Amino acid sequence: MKAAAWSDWQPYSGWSPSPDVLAETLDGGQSFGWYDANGIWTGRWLGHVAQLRLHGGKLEWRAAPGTGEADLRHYLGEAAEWPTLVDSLPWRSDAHLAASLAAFPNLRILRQPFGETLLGFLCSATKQIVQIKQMTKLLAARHGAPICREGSPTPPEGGIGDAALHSLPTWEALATIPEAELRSCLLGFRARYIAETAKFLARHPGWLEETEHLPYAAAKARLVDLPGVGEKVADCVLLFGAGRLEAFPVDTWVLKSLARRYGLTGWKPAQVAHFGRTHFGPLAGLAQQYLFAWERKHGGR
DNA sequence: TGACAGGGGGTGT
DNA sequence: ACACCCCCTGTC
Repeated sequence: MKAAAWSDWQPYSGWSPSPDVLAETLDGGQSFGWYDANGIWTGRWLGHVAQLRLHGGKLEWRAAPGTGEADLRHYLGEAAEWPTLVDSLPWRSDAHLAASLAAFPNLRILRQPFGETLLGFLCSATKQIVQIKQMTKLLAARHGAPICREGSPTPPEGGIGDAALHSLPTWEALATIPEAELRSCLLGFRARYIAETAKFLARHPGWLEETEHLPYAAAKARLVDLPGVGEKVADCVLLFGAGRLEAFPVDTWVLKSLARRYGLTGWKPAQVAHFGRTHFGPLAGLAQQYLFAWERKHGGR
């Protein structure tokens, strides 16, 4: 049988991130499925695998058989008109926001698969990106389905090994895995959350898809009923996995950012969330991503 | 090269 | 406020 081939490198029109912004978008905490090898980023979602690189300053892509440009564009948040959205943020009256927008031009919010986003952020409690990537990589390698479409999905170069060869396990599959086996994927106390969430989802077919399409408030209310899902995780899932730009996740970075740059020292997460929604408006989640990127880059300074 | 703290992008009680 | 788990990182 003749093996289907990867597509050739092709220009990706409509997005011109710098290397920093590309890295911040793919590997800055929105997603845990992208790996950089010598400037070639390989990512997987559902049964898809694609690569991105900056070549002569231009973004290029190629993909495994079974992954088309439309799949990639959807994943990268193609639908929205980013410049217009970003311009509508209150940067004219907010110097720190203006500086953050200028520091990360063309930063994007991804549009990841809803269920996979939930899984990733159930792993995220008190963990850093590198650790979350380890967990999800192990889950994929041990419990995911091979991504093989009548040919080798192995990228010609810059591969990521098993992480690219296996998709994340579906929630259906996760429901059949004993908690102890999940624990052995470095999940720690998060294993129980994932096991119980998986069982709940197995008892409620269609729950995830319905939740994804509910209005923001109703969707969030449903998500926080899942074990291991609080306000922060729910907002991350809705922002990065459902395109809800009004979701405003408050994690420790955003807490620090708003304390330092907006004088909200000592405020609790719920108070900061209220401030964020009021101050940044209906696209607060988009603003959050810029503040988050700024804070990650500048740390305590 | 290896051991040893310290702390971690949160949730639940 | 503190436990939950245990891996990563920096440091010696």
